[in-house]
Amino acid sequence: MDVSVKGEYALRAVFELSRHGDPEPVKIAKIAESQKIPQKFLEMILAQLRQGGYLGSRRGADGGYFLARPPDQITVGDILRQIDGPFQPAKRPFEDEPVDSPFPEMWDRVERALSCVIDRTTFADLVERWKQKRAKRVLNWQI
Amino acid sequence: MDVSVKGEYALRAVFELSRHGDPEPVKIAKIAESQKIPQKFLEMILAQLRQGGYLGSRRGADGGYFLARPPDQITVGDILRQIDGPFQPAKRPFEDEPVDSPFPEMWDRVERALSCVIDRTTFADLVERWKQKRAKRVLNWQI
DNA sequence: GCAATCTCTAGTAGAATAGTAGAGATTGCT
DNA sequence: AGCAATCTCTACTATTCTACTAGAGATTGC
Repeated sequence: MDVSVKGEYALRAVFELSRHGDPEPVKIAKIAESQKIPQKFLEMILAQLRQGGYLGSRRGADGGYFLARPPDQITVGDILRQIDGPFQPAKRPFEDEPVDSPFPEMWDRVERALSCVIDRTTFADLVERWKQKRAKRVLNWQI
Repeated sequence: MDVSVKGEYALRAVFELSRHGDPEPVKIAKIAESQKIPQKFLEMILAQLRQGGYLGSRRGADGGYFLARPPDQITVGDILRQIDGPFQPAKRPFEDEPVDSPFPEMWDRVERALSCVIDRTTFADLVERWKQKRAKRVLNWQI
């Protein structure tokens, strides 16, 4: 019941691009450095996110990756599903599961509860919260 | 973001014992058969649940496993954590994570959402729902 | 042309998963 | 006491997954 490192890297990469704001491509090397992600591994992840239509890219000098849609239209769930595949807490229905089993219904509730968080949290939300936290910290620091 | 087969087997085994009701020990072989779980694998799982204090056992002829507490005092979360370990969606805090990162807070929300389901669903609840479903089916079948 | 970048295919060490095998310890029954 | 039925404990294993790494190729900007 945990997220792969790959999934976390993907979230942090998309967060980095969302935070960046303007449509200038950001180089893989820069994302890798600022989010502490092994570069070659990140390359695969970003390619996968591009396949999913979440990112765009440009090659050559001044190339890099950028968001393919505004950050308020990309959710955490989108990214996690693209990277780690759909998460059904339990394969539904379990092979040979008796018809009266109470489990499928429970897994549905789990999935809905999860969805309430990850499919409603956009990267615009995350950037917003990051800005708030930072503002607060700077304020405290100045006092 | 999914549950291991082992975790599912554990849930089904505890459900089987809860459904059984009376305090008579149930044999591993019987649980394995009625829930379609490889017996030797189930042995390890049941031993682990006993370690956690959820089950008791008796050896010898007429031996078997039984619940160590009433089914309304064992939750799905208890069992999953005992078998698969604590599920932190992401290791918290991520190594070298910047202080302003918005992710730890989000993972907390995920964990709470999950907890609302799995830590509030007891095996008494599951048995109850199973009985209701069965009653309904039998009713339809008689009409 | 050439340097900087993304892109694509392969490979890989180590851990986890989902088991299996078999001998040993208890208990109930006769 | 002896025996059969059961749980218990240790060890082993095949397969898959995870988290990478390596290196050659394709684009682009200058």
